[in-house]
Amino acid sequence: MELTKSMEDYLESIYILKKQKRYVRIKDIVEKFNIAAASVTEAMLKLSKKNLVEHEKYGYIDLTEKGMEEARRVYSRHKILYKFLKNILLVSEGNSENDACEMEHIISKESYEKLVKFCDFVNKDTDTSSLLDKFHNSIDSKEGSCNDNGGDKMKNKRLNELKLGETGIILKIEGDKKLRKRLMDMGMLPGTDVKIVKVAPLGDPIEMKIKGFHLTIRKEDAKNILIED
Amino acid sequence: MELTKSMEDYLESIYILKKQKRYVRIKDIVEKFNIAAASVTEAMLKLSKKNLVEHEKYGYIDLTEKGMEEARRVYSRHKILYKFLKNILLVSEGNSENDACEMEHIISKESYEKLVKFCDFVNKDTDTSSLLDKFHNSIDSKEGSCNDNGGDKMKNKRLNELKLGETGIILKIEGDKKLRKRLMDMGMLPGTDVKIVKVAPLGDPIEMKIKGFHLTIRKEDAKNILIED
DNA sequence: TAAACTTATTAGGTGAGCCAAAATAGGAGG
DNA sequence: CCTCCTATTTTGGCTCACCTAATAAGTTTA
Ligand SMILES: [Mn+2]
Ligand SMILES: [Mn+2]
Ligand SMILES: [Mn+2]
Ligand SMILES: [Mn+2]
Repeated sequence: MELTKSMEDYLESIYILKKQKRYVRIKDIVEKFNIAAASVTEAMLKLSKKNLVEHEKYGYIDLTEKGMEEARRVYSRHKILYKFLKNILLVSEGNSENDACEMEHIISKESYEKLVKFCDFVNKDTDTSSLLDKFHNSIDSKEGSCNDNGGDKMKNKRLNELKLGETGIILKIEGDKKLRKRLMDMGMLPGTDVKIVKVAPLGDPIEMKIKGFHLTIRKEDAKNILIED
Repeated sequence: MELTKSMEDYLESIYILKKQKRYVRIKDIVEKFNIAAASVTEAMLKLSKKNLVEHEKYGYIDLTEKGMEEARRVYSRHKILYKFLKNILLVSEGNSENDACEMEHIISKESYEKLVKFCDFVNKDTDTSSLLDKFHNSIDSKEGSCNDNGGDKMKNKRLNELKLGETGIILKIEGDKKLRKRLMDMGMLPGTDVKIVKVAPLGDPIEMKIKGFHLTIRKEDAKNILIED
């Protein structure tokens, strides 16, 4: 059917308002969104034409069967996103609410379903709660970048993994002090842009352009240079 | 500065294209977004005026310092969202990519930062990997609704918790067989809408409207009825 | 070097989603 | 039933982000 974000929000708000007010009118939506009444009237007209709401002039607003269905689809996404942000990531009330109400319109069916499963799992599995606690404790203390050399999945590229012509930004130099100093003396400082300009047959040595000049290093050394991809 | 979604996408795409192509031109962006060339020209003009890109007529496109900064801000959100969807939720490549590139524009700073920490935690903590595996295994087999009575956090409301005038949808009836049968014979089936129309002093009994008629039940029984809020 | 092709720009439009101001309808009280 | 006041609708306008068609610049190619 292809509803726009704003149409979805109107439907959702009517759905929520009806839970509390029995009768929903233009004014209620105006107040909820802090929007001009003219805009709401216009929107209701459009939704009526699409058979999603019933609204007679100067009267009450109601969702049709179809409108109710759409509203519920949107609201279920809102809820799960809110719960994930608020209860798992511990995002503040306000940001959880806002982010959820934006993301609800764009999240794919698959992501939505997987997120439902994830929350479900976290809720049911007893082992998880302690781990979640651990995470929640760590949240305040930890630095958190997801950009250093963590586990298996989600690891950053290393310089030797860049292909010919590719560019990257140096993130971190590893290895022993001596090597680190040598590399850094050559100009390889975190934040610097590099571009691979030549690679020998077996990937060794590697020639790159950095700060305007060319530099050649051994593959073994390149492995110590983390690249922000 | 307030960049629109489309401006952010243009900046991000220029940033990404420059990693592979050194020179970015209108045509590259046209191909990337499958959009009319006129639209891209127009967008570059607007971005130039905002001092985010440099672009002389018929020439190459470059990010300014400011543009680079914005592009990186957007792209870092893209990456973390992608990683979360793809590697933690196991969402397909395509949906992870699309969802990430939509959400990157709307996620709050706080949610972004918490998500980074979360991914970081999952990556670093060894206990988590096994648990994550467990989740990944469960993903195919489980039903998953996040809407039944799970743990402490994220629990659903029960009928007795609805306030006067509020409405809800029956999700599930709990309690022993006999009670369940009795309630369901009265019309309380999952999916049914209920609305609280009267509540006695101490919340007992509760009168509700359901399928057009009124029904009164004891608070003790109402506790067994889960409501989708 | 002029025609042919590719790429980019200009000009003129469209629809979504908002707004302010003016016009109207409905309801409450005299 | 007339008068106010509030809620709603109508009207006309605006910005954003697209589009098509016409034109112009740049690049090959014969
Ligand atoms: Mn929303
Ligand atoms: Mn919402
Ligand atoms: Mn994007
Ligand atoms: Mn993106």
